[in-house]
Amino acid sequence: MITRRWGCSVRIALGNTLIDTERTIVYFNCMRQKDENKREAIFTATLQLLNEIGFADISMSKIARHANVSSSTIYVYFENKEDMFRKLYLNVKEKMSRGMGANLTLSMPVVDAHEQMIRNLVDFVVSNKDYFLFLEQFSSSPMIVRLGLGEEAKQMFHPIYELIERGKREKQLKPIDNSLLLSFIYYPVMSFARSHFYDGTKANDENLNMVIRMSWDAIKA
Amino acid sequence: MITRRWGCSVRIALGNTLIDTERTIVYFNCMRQKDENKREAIFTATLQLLNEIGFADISMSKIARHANVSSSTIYVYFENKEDMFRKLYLNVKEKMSRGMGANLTLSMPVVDAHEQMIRNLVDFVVSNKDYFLFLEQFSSSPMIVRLGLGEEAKQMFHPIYELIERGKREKQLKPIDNSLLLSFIYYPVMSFARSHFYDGTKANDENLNMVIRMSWDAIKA
Amino acid sequence: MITRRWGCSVRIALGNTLIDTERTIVYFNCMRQKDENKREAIFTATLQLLNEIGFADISMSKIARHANVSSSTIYVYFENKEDMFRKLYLNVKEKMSRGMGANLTLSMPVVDAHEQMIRNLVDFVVSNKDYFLFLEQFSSSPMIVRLGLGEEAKQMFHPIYELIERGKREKQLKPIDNSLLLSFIYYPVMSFARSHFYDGTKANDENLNMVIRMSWDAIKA
Amino acid sequence: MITRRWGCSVRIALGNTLIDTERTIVYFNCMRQKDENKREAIFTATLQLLNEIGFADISMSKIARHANVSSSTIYVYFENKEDMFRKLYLNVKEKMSRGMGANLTLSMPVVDAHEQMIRNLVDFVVSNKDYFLFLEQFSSSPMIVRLGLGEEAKQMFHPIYELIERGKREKQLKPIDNSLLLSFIYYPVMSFARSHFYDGTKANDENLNMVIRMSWDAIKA
DNA sequence: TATGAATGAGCGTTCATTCAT
DNA sequence: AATGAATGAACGCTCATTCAT
Repeated sequence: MITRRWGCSVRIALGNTLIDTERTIVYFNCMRQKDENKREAIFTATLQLLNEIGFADISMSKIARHANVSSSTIYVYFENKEDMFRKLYLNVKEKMSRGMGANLTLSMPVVDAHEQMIRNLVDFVVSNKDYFLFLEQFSSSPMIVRLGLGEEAKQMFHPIYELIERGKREKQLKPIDNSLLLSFIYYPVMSFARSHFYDGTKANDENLNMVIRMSWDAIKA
Repeated sequence: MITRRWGCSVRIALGNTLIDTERTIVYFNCMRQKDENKREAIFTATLQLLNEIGFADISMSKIARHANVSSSTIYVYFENKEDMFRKLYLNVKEKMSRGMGANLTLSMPVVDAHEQMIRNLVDFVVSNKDYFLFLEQFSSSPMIVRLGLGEEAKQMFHPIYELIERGKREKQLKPIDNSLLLSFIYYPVMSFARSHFYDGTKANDENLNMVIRMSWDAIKA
Repeated sequence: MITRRWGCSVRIALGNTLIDTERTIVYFNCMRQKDENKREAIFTATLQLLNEIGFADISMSKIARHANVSSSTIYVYFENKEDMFRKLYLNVKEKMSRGMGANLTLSMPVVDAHEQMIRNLVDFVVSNKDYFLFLEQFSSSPMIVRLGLGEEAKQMFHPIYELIERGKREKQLKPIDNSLLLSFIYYPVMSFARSHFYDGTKANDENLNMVIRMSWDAIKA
Repeated sequence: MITRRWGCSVRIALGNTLIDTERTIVYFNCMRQKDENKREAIFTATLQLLNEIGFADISMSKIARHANVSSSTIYVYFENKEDMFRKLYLNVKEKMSRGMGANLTLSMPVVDAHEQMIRNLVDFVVSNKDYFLFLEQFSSSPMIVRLGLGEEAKQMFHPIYELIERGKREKQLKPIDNSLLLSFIYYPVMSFARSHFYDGTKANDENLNMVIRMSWDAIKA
């Protein structure tokens, strides 16, 4: 952090002590630093607007207005619109991935780990509506491919894949393609979350237990 | 009969005689009807572009160029951009709905009807990639709500709901919310289709049979 | 021009005569046409602004305002800013080239043709200040190379080169590189024009005769 | 002595002791002077960019990037963009003026002084392409007038004017307007330099001697 | 002295839409 | 019915410049 080097005479206030120097070499760093709050504000504004008006109608100036910054300020933090979307996606994906893998250990029986994972997913999605809606929209847009994020997208499911692989090794799960198993773990939960937000089917305990059971019935060996 | 008035330059064939005029006032009544091919061309161009570049980058002029018509021609067939998207969605939704309900009769055992429906879905989606990608993109965008198509969207699943209701009446399916059952019928199939198009997991017989079985295991009573 | 073909019933007013047709084939052309005045207005505005504020400060919106059109209208007539500058340059260059070659015949003695050419140049430049200033500015900017107009630029001097070649063949001019001769025909005249516009040295008869004589003294064999 | 007050993080070397502080208030008096190298780097970068991309596309940030300084650093050395261009012009003009007047004495015969001057001009221009291109571009732009440099521009020709005046007094040169004589001394040489850089006509001895002779033929009494 | 952060104004261009024919 | 011309508004982005350190 301390990067610049000057020969100066300085007087430094260290608490109550004053130190005077004459022609001493001083290294110091006193540039204005990027404000992490601002980056976050831009992300938040983008998420909210995307979920309100969608990719078709969002714009850099609307985001800036929503985030209470000048639209040129966005370009201090991101190279361009695509770069911002990419970084936002990586950010959200990381959180989602971490969220779905919480409290999972290799020592758990697979059936319990499966239950915990679905609970994690529902927990995360229900308490992060914005992330959920954004991921749904972004994942189904051609942008994800154009930005070269196809591989990144798969990486998000790393915790699920780990579980699946173990389940297959332990003969608890059907010995079939990962993607087929994923189709009956992840996607039904996302559908469940949609129902929670838009239809009457709330994500209550009863329904959640049912989803967990149905998913297990589908994938178990 | 003769109702419109224009200043045009015209050449008229009266029997064998040709009359040329320059900037003459012409009153005429044109019998030409809207060209259904053109409406279709606009739809097709829109679908292709949406799946190529997405909602964020599509525009009326790009659609027009792609459909080989003038951009003002689009306004002969549609009121505005939103109207076009709405009509396109209704069009595709209708086809999808019809596709998934094909060859289904009330006399079939529920388990067979369920199998037929999933086969229908996969058939339709695999042979109509553009419709599938459009529906995924459109369904997860806030536009669907803003255009007042929330109810329309649910209507698409009418054939599935009918099957589900019968299944529950006949005690073949779990007596739970429709949306939960839908989560394990429709969404896994869409996920399966995604894998077919983008990952290695092809929609071959073996995989398809597996999806049918998994779905049934999940929903059966 | 008459391009579209319709089967209509029309009534045409030819002077006082009215012709009625029923289901007759009619070819007609009634699109709005590009307005040549507008293209000219854009050129004129660009020239004036370039000479007032220069390449560094000109902008499409300023040009549009000056030409009394919407800035998007410019894009009906030109592909982009560079295209506009290129077409403007070609337009002006053509006029300049025609101007300097006026009233020149192969039967004139070289010395007379040389005199006529310098008179042409001065005439053209003095009565087309905007063209002159634009050409000076454009010719010395790197844009001319970037737009691939390097060869075009040389073509402008075609009438001079023709004269020079003949002069060398007839042993009236020094048997040296064309560009050296050009340096003592074209450039001094441009310098003379600059003086006329900005310094006291007016382009009167006396001074003009002097320039003609000096140029001839420099180039004659 | 100690005059400025900043909140910085610093590391101070007091003999062998190192003191690190975090966000400490520091009063100091920096002795560093403006770095002449930096001013020069900015000038050089500006010249290069102007000749590469021109006035239309240059910008402070591009200059800064090219000169390897922060764009705010430019404002330490110059008031604003115009000020920078003005100072750059004065700088280059001064060098050009000095270059063309080198090795000229009042005791030389006018004809020799004329020859020397043209050799000076060609020497300077050929070995300072950037200066030459910049002067051509700047001189033909309206900026030179807006920045109030019209008089300065004429001053550049001081060595030529001195020679011309003497030549007229000694009856060696035509008794005509200075600007007319200038038109056959300075401008042909600039045209010659252009040919040297862009066309085939190299500034070799033969051609140079020819230019000197032609110029003299034009201006001699 | 030097610079990264910050910004309102403006850039070149495209937008969705209407007009005139 | 069909379309090229036309446009005000908005786009994504860069500008020249100032601020804070």
